[in-house]
Order: sequence, then C-alpha cells, then structure tokens
Amino acid sequence: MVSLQPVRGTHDLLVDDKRRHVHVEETARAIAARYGFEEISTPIFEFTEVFARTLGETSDIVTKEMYTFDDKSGESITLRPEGTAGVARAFISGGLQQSLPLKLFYRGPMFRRERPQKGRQRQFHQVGVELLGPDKPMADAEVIAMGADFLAELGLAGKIVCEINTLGDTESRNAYRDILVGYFNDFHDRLSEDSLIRLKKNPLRVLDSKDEEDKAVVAGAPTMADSLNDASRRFFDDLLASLEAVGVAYEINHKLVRGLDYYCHTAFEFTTDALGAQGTVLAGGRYDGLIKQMGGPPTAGVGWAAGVERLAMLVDEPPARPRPVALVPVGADTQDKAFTIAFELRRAGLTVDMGYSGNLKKRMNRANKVNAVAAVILGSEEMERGLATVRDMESGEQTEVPFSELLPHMARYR
RNA sequence: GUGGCUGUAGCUCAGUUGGUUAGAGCACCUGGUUGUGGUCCAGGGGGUCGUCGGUUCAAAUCCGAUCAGCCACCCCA
Repeated sequence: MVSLQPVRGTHDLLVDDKRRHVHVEETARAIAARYGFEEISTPIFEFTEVFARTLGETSDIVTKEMYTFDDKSGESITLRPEGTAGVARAFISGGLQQSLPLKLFYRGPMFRRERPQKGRQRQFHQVGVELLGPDKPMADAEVIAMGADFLAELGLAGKIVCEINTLGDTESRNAYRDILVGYFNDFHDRLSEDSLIRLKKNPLRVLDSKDEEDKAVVAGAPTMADSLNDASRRFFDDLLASLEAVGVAYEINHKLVRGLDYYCHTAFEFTTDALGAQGTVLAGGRYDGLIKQMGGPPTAGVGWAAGVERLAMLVDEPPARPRPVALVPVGADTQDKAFTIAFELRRAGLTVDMGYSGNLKKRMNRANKVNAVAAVILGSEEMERGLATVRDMESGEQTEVPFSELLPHMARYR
C-alpha cells in the first residue's frame, strides 16, 4: 500500500487542480508574451555543477535540498531546484549572446528536498522570466511591472504587496557586509543560534530573522542604504522612479535579502499574508555576475520566478471550461449517424461530448453531468425523417432541426 | 533536520468510560419514468478504522514503532 502513495511532497494534479495550474501558467505566458518574452524549456536535470556553482556553496538549497544522484556514467546529476541556473547554462551552451537582449519565459517543475508544509512541496512548479543583456534599471522596472501585471491579471492585486530593496553592486555589498558584521558582533550574546550561523555564512540573512530577540537587534542595525556608493544609489533611485512612472506600487523593505548568491542591486518579493508562513508568491532580482561566473561572456540579467501552487491557492476560480453540446443517439442504428454529426460539429468549432454507451436516460444524465448547453437527440424515427431533436438544456425546450440546418442552428451554442 | 497536531467509505466527518453485524451527509449505482437530465421518493454497493506490533477475555478506542498528511521552525516560489 505504501508504494501506491505518491512520494512525500509530491502531488497528483487531478482535473480541478490542473485547471487552476494551467490558468496560472497560461496567464503568465500571455502577460510575458505581451512584454515580448518568448517561452523556452530547459531540461529538468543538469550536471550538479550547474547548480552547485551558481547558487553558492553555502546556500541551503545546495547544501541540503538538492535531489542529486549519479547516473550510470558516473556523472553527478541534479534535479533542478530553480530555473535561472538552467537558463543561464542554456544561454552559454547555445551561444545566445548574439541575440541579446533576450526575453525569456519558462515554466515547469522544480525539486527541493524540504519538509513539506503549506505552500511548500518537494516537487513544485514555477513560471519565470529572465531578461538578459540590459544592465539599466529600466529593465528591472519592466520585469517587476510585468510581475505586477501578471498578479493583477490573476485578480490578486489587492492581496499582494511588492516589497523591494537594493543589495547594491559588489563594492557596496561588501562594504555593507563588513559594517553589518561589525554591528552584530557587538550583540553576539543576544542573537539566536540560527542567526549566529547566518552571521558566519551569510550575514545579510540575519536581517530577516523571525526570532523576536533578533528582531530587536536588527531594528537598530545600519541599513544598506547608508553603504551604497553613488552608482548603486543612482541605480536604485532610477528604478524606483521608473516603477512610479508606470504605476507599480511598492514598499521599500531594507531587510529584504535574497537567499541565492548571484543577486546584485535589485531584490524584490511579492508577498501575501493569505498563505501562512510561505507568503512569497513571486520573487526575483538582478544577477549581473551569474553568467560570467558560469564561464560565459559577462552578461547582465534580471528576472523573477513565481510559485504556481501558491498562486493557484490564491486564485478564486479558474475560468469555467467551455460547455459542450451532448450527442445522444437512441438505439444502436443511430450510433453511426450521431458519431458523424459529432465530428461535423467539432470541426465547426463546437465542443462536443458523446458517450460510449447507455440508453436515453443515461445519456441525458451524462449530458447534465458534463454541464451541456444542449443535447442533440437522434432516434430512429428522427433519422428516417432526416432531422434531429435539439434540446436546450437550460430551458428544456426542444426543436426539431433538419440535418441540413443543424450546423447553422447549433452555431448559437458555440 | 527539529517541534506540535492528525490518520474511520471516493469526499467531509460522527463513533459516548475499550464491549456484539462501524455510522451520517455528499458522491456513486438501481428502480419509480420500455425515447428525455437537473428536483423528489424508494432501494443498493462500498471500510481488514494508515501500516506493523503490543496490552486485554475483548481494541477504531489504550501503548509503541513506522508511514503519510497538516501546521510551524529552518529555508524559500
């Protein structure tokens, strides 16, 4: 019995759930297309190196959350824990620097071996975008605005806020890190165990600790803003101005940091309080150093990824599926004719459902179950007279329609 | 990886201090209607009570382990 359960943290997407997912993915793709982004796919597994090198050797994802295995050639393979590294790798191996700037959209499953909880699974799905080439804040603004539009299109504008911060360039970030470490070292005895570890591995992350005592210490900490050099400051100011110009509401959050090493300058998160502890629904930032670090040509980039499961939980109802016309043959001798009519209607663009067995009552029952708009009833008597009975499932009204007029008559149910 | 809560029919859940054949609603199937759905009425199928082990004359009920789910920490979409 145990073997018939899905693996922990994985889920089947049965029809209703799948519809919600598709709705989220399709609106993301539609919005991305509106911004000139084209969809690509990269493999769901890569050589382990691709992720280990780019995500940062100390990140939690690399150290404890990757699904890594040796394949038969002895190569270490990893199921992708996120999308950007694979896209960057594809950019390099595909020689895409010739077609910059590149606007890419992707969607698909990601894998992280975490303890499941609300909004967190071991196999989950993301939609994401990457804008490669431009190093101007206008690009960041475009990408963030696209995220905001996407969420608005899903009807989530009121439930979600956009938080934004800057990590500055390398110089600014290093300067800030030193100041921050100096500050936190004075509070060594007040910081939580977790934060002491963060202080060593990634000091910026102490900033978003949930521990109450840590928060008190963090409240008095110097902010990134004070450590920004002129270029970084201007970059951030220009970005904010661009966002305002296109009407994207945001909140600056000086404590917002990103978990992955490759980010610089812009970091942003769209969050909600409707999902418990996992409130981040769409997040991203700028990663100018990533592609070079992987061995490619120096190439700037900005992007984000959004969690499809989390968004699907927030969306009220996906659009209803189209209501079909039901074909209802009565008696074996009308089967073939009904089958033919079903195809004619389908080829005319109608959604048609025809069952495989059952008497009139059963078939009407099924018509009702599939929420049919109309039923085309065909008995031997009708067939002899060269017509079918069309029943409007809403009103219950029935009309006899000659075969020759069936297509135009049914057009209203399209 | 750590902690708390939970596991009874396809789904949502009852199940009284351990005590006979484990229940309800919804869903499903059949009939009332030999060519007419949704409503209504009547009937029916379906559970080794997550799994394994223990305590007991007796376990869905108590104990242990294990698996899974949920929630939180951690981390993140």
